[in-house]
Amino acid sequence: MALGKDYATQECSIARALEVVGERWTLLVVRDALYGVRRYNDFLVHLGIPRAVLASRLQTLTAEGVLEKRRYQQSPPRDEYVVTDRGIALWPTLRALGLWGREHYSAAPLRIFRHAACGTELGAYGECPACGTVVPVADVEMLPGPGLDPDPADPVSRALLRPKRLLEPIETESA
Amino acid sequence: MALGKDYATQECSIARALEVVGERWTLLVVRDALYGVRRYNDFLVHLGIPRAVLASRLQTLTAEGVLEKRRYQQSPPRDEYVVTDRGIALWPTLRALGLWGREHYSAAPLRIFRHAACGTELGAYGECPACGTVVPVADVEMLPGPGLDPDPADPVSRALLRPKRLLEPIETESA
DNA sequence: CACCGTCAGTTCGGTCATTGAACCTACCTG
DNA sequence: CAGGTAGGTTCAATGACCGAACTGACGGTG
Repeated sequence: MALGKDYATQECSIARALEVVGERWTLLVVRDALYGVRRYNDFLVHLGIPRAVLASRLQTLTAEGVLEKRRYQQSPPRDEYVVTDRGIALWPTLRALGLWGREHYSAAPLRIFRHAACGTELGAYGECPACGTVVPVADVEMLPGPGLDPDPADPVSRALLRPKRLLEPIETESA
Repeated sequence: MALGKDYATQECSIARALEVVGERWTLLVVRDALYGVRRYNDFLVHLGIPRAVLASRLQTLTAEGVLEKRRYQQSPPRDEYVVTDRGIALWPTLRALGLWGREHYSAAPLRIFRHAACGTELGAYGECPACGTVVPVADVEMLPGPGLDPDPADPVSRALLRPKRLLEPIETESA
């Protein structure tokens, strides 16, 4: 990972995981990918990340099998980056981290996650308290919470205001 | 967090959390703290982290309320760093991250976590499959898995070979 | 008392990742 | 063919990280 040295001395799955997703911006890229962001430019405007860093992170994540690079049009050549199963498997981590951030540092919830089938809000571990099962990521519905800015500047944030499923590609109003 | 800019443009609890624990080494310090490491020197030898970075991380984590600095002897003045509830609340995140790392990048499990009361191995969300409840961190027993080096160099790693509860202070053989 | 060792840091120069801005290429539109 | 867009690469400056050396407070030993 970043800065010359890896966590070589660490015999630990956590350290191993952090070598892949522990760099600055990386987990936010994965988060956006789960939210349905796929295009270079959408990541760029939504994250406010330097272009070179984004290019580097997308490359690393693709090499690690967390994202998959997919050509969606030939001319001009355009690629999109789609989360793989390995990336989807990071959902519990991101969920736990987000919950921790919300509980300890934020006032109102920013995004709400529900089980699409029954509308129940997800529990702490991504399970549905009503159905008693772990909800697959594709069946999670995301909607804006009370703390979210209702009129953000960039089109990606605006697209994310509409309730939508996780993984489902976002629709910007450019069309 | 690191490198001049925070994730200012991000309206997101995940980004907020990463500003606290997203820097290099930080999550590993918290992991060690949950494992029962408390002393500056023990963190140092176990993590192989530069001294200055460790000092900085401990200071930040203390300021953020994740660790608490506690004087455990007056003369010479010696402080230890103990996880607070806020730090303990990071356990699900670390658990999820470790599980992801193990499943995708590691062969044999390095550490095994069990419910101390009944001996059942923990489920993916830190719950006990047998008892059907979420296990409090203090009731989690940690023991070495088959993938772990049976004869590590530093005394902290050796102390962590013995089965022990999470949060319980480690005993090095210096005494 | 002089000497040595430990613990908990701070200081310091060198290295390397990150940043923001500028540049490049390929293609499409009017 | 001027202008725009998508998807990058290159660059100098910044600043975080690294390892090693230094400090300072104390305790134990002879």
